[in-house]
Amino acid sequence: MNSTFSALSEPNRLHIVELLREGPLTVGEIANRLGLNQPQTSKHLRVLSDAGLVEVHAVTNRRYYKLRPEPFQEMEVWLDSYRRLWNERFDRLDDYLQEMKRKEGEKK
Amino acid sequence: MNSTFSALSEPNRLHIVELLREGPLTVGEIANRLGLNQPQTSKHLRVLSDAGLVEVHAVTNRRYYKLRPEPFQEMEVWLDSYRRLWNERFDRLDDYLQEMKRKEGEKK
DNA sequence: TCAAAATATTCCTTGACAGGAATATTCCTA
DNA sequence: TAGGAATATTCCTGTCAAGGAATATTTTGA
Repeated sequence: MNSTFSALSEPNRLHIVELLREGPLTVGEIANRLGLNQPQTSKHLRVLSDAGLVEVHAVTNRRYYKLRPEPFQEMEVWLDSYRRLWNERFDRLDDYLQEMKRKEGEKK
Repeated sequence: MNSTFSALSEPNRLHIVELLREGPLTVGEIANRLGLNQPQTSKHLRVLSDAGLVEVHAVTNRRYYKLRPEPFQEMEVWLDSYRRLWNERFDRLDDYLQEMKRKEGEKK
């Protein structure tokens, strides 16, 4: 959780993550789209990778980076504990959703 | 969004935020519970306050800090755009939840 | 009014981290 | 197989932020 926030606290890394919502991208593509230099892009991707936010899939010369769902799921769970701070009205519905998710998890 | 992640990237600040889930607390109480010195606690609270994560309510000598819901709501919205990364099964239910939230927002 | 409690702020030092530039590495292709 | 993409790594430097210690500020209560 902490490593997730650390990784996302850097503006360019946050941009990378938001860009990767569209789907897997190459280092060069990321660098181009965001106006970053290649080395810094690789370095940021390294940090994101260490934090488990992205994973690589190498095809020939290129390396495709894409988002890993786990950290986002963790954030979701983490956020759940703050939900009662606001909007009490949806607690029951949220509970239902959480229950569904829990059952889903058990099946695996 | 960025300022939220920055504020939460510091371990002690994350602890403070998690502690404040229980409810408003005094600087001294926070410092005690987390084993922090008072000055650093005040400094961390300052950062959290600048990021809009907490707000103060002064009563006589004490200052009670408590969480503000807005940043967490923003994170929720932000996370929504990543939800299709996993668990497609819940998209429809999530959509329903989002629709409810949207309608709720309109009423104000 | 004065001492003490609660909190905030300042100054200093140190460590971490991001960017730039250069270089290494890997793998393809002509 | 040599050259060139595409990517990763290293080294260096400057900046910034966190902790420690001391001090300032505010407010209470005797």
